[in-house]
Amino acid sequence: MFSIGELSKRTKVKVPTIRYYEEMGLLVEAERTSGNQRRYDKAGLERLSFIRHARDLGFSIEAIASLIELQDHPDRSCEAATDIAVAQLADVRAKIKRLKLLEKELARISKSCDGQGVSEDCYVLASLADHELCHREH
Amino acid sequence: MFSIGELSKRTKVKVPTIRYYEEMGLLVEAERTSGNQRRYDKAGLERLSFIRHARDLGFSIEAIASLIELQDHPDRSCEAATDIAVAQLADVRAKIKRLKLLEKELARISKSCDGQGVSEDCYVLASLADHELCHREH
DNA sequence: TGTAATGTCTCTAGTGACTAGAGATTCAAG
DNA sequence: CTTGAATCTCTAGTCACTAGAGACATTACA
Repeated sequence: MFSIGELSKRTKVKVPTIRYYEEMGLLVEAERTSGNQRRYDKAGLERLSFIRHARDLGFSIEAIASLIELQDHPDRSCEAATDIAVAQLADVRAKIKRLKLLEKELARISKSCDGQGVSEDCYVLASLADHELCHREH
Repeated sequence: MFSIGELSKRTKVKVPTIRYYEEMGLLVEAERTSGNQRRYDKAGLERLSFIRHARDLGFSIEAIASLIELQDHPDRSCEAATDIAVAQLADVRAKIKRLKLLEKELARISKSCDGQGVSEDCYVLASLADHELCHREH
């Protein structure tokens, strides 16, 4: 049995965030000492590691709640869990696509002032002001 | 001179968002009719277009405020504006990098349940529970 | 000119996923 | 037994909006 601070150290999840997860129902309410402090065991540690890993992968709290729900009721869990992961993957791919377009435009905008040829009016500002200067949609 | 709704239509920025930008100081306070409604002209339209374009490119409100500040004081603006754009570009590239790692892992996790070989325990959940199963850091 | 529909006003509160801080209590070490 | 660190609950703040209530203004049409 260890304290919330210890759990925080082991999982690298900040203390207030752990309490927040408990409030959101991702973690079951922890046992308490006589002095009302939370105490955790291996099960608590594992669940929090699961949550942290999923958060690192960009799953929303809601999606994680669904995954935990599935863990607790393992019938059919594999298909449903895969659905959630696939949706997450699609989301990530969409974000990558969009960011790549932005990268292209930002690279173009940034580069134009890069060399010695400092022009009178700022190309960065002009580019932002006038969408027509973009080479692509976004 | 046109109304906030008209401005919204032309810039595709929602009406409450326009008011929010005004409150945040990105837009100067609009002129008002005798009945207290906001009226805009070409200058207002251009500034809002600028803001929208920058937001689309992921610039924060704060960064946009800096850019606008530079617009209003054009001495040295080009260098400073370029700095902001370059920082934004670095940010976008970092995000892309991270998302690509996530994509790789999510793809691996998602695929494992894909075919006919449905295993007893769910690989998605196991992967999330056990970071050791990851092939890379993230 | 009257009236109805639509637009606009301000204000407050909610979103997601935390983070920060106040003030009180509890724990662990010396 | 005392000190200092950790923990407790609670409220409020972050970012960039979005939603809704209730009141007032404008516009279109008869």
